[in-house]
Amino acid sequence: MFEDEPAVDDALRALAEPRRRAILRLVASDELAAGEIAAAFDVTRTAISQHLTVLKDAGLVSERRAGTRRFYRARPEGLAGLREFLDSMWSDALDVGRRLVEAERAGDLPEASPDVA
Amino acid sequence: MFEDEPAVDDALRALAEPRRRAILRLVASDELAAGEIAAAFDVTRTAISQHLTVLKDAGLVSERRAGTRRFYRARPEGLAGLREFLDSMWSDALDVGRRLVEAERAGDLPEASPDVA
DNA sequence: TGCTAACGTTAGTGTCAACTAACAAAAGGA
DNA sequence: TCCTTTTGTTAGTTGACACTAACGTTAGCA
Repeated sequence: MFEDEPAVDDALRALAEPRRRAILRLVASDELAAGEIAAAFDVTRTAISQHLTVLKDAGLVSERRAGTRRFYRARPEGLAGLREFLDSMWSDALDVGRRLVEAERAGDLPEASPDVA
Repeated sequence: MFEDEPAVDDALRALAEPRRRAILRLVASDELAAGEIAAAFDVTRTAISQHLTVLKDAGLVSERRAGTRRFYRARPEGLAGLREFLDSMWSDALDVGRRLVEAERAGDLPEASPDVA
């Protein structure tokens, strides 16, 4: 009834964690190995590895293996769905603003009571 | 070194919850009272009230009081910071993509295998 | 006043997720 | 083969948060 695509849900849950956003910013400008990413933080490599798994499962980063090393990089397509989600919300909210202006102009804004699905 | 504005953090944490996104969609197209919003879900009014508080604190909805009732509406400005965040991330990631294309053209990309789970 | 309706707030519970420590796996060099 | 490097995985703990039930608050009416 009110669910959205799993991709949006996964991406938002992944981005809700500040450390994962920091990781994403790190690999947005450069491709880095797991160890290099971990070195930028004060937590253990284990924690970073788990964060990278979450980001990968959410489609926000890609993984490239080279020997024992794994390089990670931000995946622009992963953010696309999120942008669409925000844009639709944005335009709906703007429509409401426009409607309110019209209603105000008509002097008819006592109490909105539209039926809820 | 890696923090972002509290507004972005609050907004993302608020949107990470599926029910709060549903509420936001509900008040994006119409202004609704707390009770009307609660009636659209199977949880108690208490839970909805707490969700509304989170959304309000995150700047994602506005509150209008009329008698004992409180009307809520999506706040487009609340999504603005989030859009900027996503856009900056997006452009950075695209820069990387462009850089990779250049590297490929220079014949210097031996084993690119960016598979996404 | 007394009563009711519409909400918010607090206390308490259960679940999920972020973290650490210890272990396992895979690749490469001596 | 042995050892090191790089990384992922599992078990277990702790803190955050979504939820319910009970109570408090404010507005309107007889």
